Amino acid sequence: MPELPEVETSCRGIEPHCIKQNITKIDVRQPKLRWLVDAELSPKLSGEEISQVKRRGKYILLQTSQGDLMIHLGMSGSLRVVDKKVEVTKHDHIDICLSNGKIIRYNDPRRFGCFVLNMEGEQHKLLNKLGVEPLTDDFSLDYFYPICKGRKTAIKSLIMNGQVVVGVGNIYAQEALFRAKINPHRAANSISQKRIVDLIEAIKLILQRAIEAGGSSLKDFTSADGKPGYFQQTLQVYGRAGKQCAVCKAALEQAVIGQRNTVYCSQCQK
DNA sequence: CTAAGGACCTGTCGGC
DNA sequence: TGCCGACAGGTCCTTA
Repeated sequence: MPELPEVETSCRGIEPHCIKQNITKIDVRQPKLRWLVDAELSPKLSGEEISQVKRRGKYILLQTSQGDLMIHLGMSGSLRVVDKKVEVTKHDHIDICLSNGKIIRYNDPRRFGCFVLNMEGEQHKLLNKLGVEPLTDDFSLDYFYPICKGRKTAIKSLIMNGQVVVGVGNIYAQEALFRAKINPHRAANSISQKRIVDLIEAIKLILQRAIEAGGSSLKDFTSADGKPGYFQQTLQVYGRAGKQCAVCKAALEQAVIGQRNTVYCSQCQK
């Protein structure tokens, strides 16, 4: 579910409900996430005002004067804004209760996500090694090309490496490589400068578009009016192994790269 | 330093 | 209908 566009959409969705609100308490029903949730989370943050909702990579940051609550959605996490009376359902692990009566409710079946507190003035280890944001000018040829030159790993693995550039997950990595016509297996150090320019542009475009579409890249997503979401409409290669390439009609191929399934067109992507 | 593989956990789907 | 294995949107950590 959550790639960067979905995380960005989650941030925008919760912000109007929690900005300038005080946290009244945090109910942790299941602390066993990727990292054990601090047993003192609720006492530490109760009474604090949420001054800002920020995003860094795929981390959602709720800023308070004590520090930032860092939320990661992992593979299967999601946040909803609900009223107090709404009943808790399976895998609703954490409630952030707010002074306006709303609850930010975290659901995560696989529990690969996390709730971590980054105390004011500190730089949490989960944040301090993160690469550049793909949608800023920091993700540039000057930054990225030298990194490519120094790595022989598959280009797909490199763009999915969060220490290089954050937020490019398995779906959008495949889509961006297709758009840039680069074979995902290709060694990063074997790609020309000009083609790296194309790749950077493709990553920015694909992510930006997905955000504009509301980050609705869920397999089963259907908008309220019944139209298929971004997922069905726009994805060119992800999940389409064996089907026709939208450009050349050849059958799309499938491979495992860095233990992740990968679909691409061997005719279009060199 | 880089690169590759394992680990964490549950739900769903396809095959028999 | 039921069971079993394979697989799924992420990424940190260990090992080589």
